[in-house]
Amino acid sequence: MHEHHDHEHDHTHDEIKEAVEHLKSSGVRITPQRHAVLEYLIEAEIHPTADDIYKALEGKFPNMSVATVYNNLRVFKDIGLVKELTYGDASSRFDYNTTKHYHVICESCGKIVDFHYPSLDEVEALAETVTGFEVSHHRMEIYGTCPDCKEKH
Amino acid sequence: MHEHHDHEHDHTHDEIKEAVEHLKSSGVRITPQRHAVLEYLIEAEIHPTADDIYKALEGKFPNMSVATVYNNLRVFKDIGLVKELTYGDASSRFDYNTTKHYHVICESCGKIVDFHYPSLDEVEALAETVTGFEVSHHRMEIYGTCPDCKEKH
DNA sequence: TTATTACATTGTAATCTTTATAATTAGTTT
DNA sequence: AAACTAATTATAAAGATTACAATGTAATAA
Repeated sequence: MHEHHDHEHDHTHDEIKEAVEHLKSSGVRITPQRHAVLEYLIEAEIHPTADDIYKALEGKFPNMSVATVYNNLRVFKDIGLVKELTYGDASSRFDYNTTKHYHVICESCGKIVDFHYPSLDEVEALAETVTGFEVSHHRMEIYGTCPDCKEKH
Repeated sequence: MHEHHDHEHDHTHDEIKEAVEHLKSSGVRITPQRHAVLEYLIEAEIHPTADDIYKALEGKFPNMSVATVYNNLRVFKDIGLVKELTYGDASSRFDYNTTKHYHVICESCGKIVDFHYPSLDEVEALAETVTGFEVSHHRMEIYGTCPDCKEKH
């Protein structure tokens, strides 16, 4: 268990370094707050909302403003480091962009699970020819009930 | 042109009748406002926001409240007559549920174009086995630049 | 090193969308 | 028509996000 945890930690450590390089090469200044938001996004198991991030970091940065969280999330989004996931009424969730993956979302408890699937190039290609659009990307999510909620039924 | 227009009109007229039947059989009362919202949804070429609908109908119903629009959209959604499409910061858009289709969205002007494609059952099935979720549905959208915006580039 | 400049952060107010609530009105049923 | 139920209205409230002005901090040039 201990080894596993260390391994995990090393993994995210590398990802953070990589992300910081990405910021640097994009000419984005690396501030303590910015670094903390990024670190939280990478280490978090959940797909946090802006408020989740704000709450998680207010211990370390008692004076940090929500605006800072939003500003930095926008910066990260602009350079393609994170993705914003939007769902109707509730707040947006932010997802650190590692490998390509889709999401399966529990309609009962809101849990979001990653799910790998070869990208839907075919659909994009067809859309391009049929609509005349120049396609840049797509969004796909699957909704259902997670195992935990199924049990509680 | 005239004939074509008439034909279109007949078509939506049938759809409205059908939708009204659906409401009746669901035990939903048909009020003038409700009917107007439904009619607008079916006839509108665009995928309107709640505010679009409100603005479009305030001539006919000077005293109608935004709440009425939202209330009725919720009713329509609950009985499966319309779908809500949510995009990040902006307001939700509402789509009258005819046949199954996906959307292609212009990132430059926001235009939404319908696009038919066989439903992605395969992806749902894989997700089910891999995640243990009981899948109910999915959401898929394609983003890009529409022909008009490409020209203006 | 210091001055200058550019960018980030903070705190707060404002905006925007959506929902909640209570009072009124309209439709249904008996 | 009376009683009951549901829908509408008007308004207030909530919640998420952004705008803005002031302040702070890092990078660059002198």
